Amino acid sequence: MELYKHQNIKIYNTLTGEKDNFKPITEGYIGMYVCGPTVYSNVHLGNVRTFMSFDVIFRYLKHLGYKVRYVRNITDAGHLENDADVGEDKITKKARLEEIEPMEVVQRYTVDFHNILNTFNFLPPSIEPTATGHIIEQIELIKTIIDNGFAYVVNGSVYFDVHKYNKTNNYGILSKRKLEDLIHNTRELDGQSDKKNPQDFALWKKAEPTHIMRWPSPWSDGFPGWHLECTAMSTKYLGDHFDIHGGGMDLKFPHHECEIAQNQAAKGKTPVNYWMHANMLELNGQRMSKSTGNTVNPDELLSGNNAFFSKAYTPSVIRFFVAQSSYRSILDLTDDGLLASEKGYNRLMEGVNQLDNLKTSKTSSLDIDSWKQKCYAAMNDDFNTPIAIANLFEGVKYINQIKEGTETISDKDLETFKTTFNAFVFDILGLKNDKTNTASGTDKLSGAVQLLIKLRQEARANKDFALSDQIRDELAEAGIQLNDGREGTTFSTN
RNA sequence: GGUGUCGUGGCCGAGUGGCUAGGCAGUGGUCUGCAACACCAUCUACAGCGGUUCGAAUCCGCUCGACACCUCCA
Repeated sequence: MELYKHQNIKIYNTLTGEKDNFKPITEGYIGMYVCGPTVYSNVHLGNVRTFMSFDVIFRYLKHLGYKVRYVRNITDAGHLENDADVGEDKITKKARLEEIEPMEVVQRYTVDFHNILNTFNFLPPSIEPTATGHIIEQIELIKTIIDNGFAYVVNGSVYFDVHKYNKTNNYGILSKRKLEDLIHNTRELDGQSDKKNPQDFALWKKAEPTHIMRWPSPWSDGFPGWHLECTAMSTKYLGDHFDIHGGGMDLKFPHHECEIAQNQAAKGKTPVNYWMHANMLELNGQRMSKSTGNTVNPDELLSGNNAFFSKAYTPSVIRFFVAQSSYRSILDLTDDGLLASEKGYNRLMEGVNQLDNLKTSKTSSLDIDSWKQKCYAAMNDDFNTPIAIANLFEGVKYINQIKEGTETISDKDLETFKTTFNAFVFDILGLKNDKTNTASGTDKLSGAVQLLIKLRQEARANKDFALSDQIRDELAEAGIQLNDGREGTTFSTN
């Protein structure tokens, strides 16, 4: 199935500031890199939103039949805390605090990260490289940049010469910044004396004696700079020039700007055709921040054990909530928003559950083909999941109309309808059906509940409403919802 | 201070120079012993001011407001 041959995808490209027509470098193949998490603490919810956006993009491109190599790294070498904090990176700092080995911290939070993503039904990336596993590649890259004259060595550390680079290249091409502006607005920080200019950034840092994570290099025992790892890992697995690079909006500058500079300096070419940036997640209208307490962990959101939300929300409801806004918009996480999404999600799943029960007719009164086209058109327009979902709700309307007999559908169209509907809900949006309809189940629970339903029916027939309501209410308390319909009573859990 | 983004109905949240976003809530109905669930129908918009245009919420300018990045952060 090579659906992609019939689809014209447009991607909002930060580099051009426009929705560009998407054309892979090699037809049928896509290389995509997304900056992954730093595993020095529990994964941040905003992180989850960004990766969720790219998960849907990955899923859609795969659905279209592209062979996608999706690389998402794990930053385990640690980022520099800041320039004033020479030699101390986040991972070692945490490790010393807890008196454990740095790689133990890395391991713990990597496992946490994977657990959370599994809970949210993420597809694993094709390759998930770690920074510590690519020290050699990073050292080689630095050598090349030095040889090409764009980096200099001072006291065992190596810095990228931004000013020299900007003479023959455009530093700021992605973030639309001008070096002159940066010069006038860069704050003076302590401990920068090694740099020729404050705008220069570290490619290699010499480790202070207290710094546990260190590797030998031609310049010093030390560790790689934080922009370098992504250049090393992306180009290793995707080539010097690949299709899509994604990440959070806050990585646009300096991180991604520096990646472009490093690649130009080392390989003489721009690394990426399409730069994509997912926007921030806010909590109750304000940015999430640990220092102000305005923050909630993914597991706290899922368990309901937090101060911000009235109840626990399932992974699929949260996924649905995220997909209801554009990945390029700031998304505000609120209890009202999640409650609304939960109901909307339930309505969608109600539709899904009815899909298999639809009766067909000789002809269709509905135009299923054009509905299908609209679903794809939405995703082709810069992965517009809100519009795709709006179309799915139109599909739910169709389902109910067919069920009511006010519209008809042919065998062939129903097949198309079901295939498309399920593909978008499950394969592309990555939702799971939490609202299982066990009305026709044959398990033990179902048998017991069927008996209670039967007893309740008898009570109702005898107008013993006290008993019938007791059965209904106590089952509800046990998490079993009875649904009275024309064709008898069914039940659902959850 | 510099750079950039954005201001849509009760809430969330798409989109667009003229033609329905969608979800939630509300209202009216169908169903029901009552209810819940479900379903159907339906109301409320495009920050303010000025300009371009046959026509702007959509383009331009200004004002006000919000936010992000510039400093670790997805």
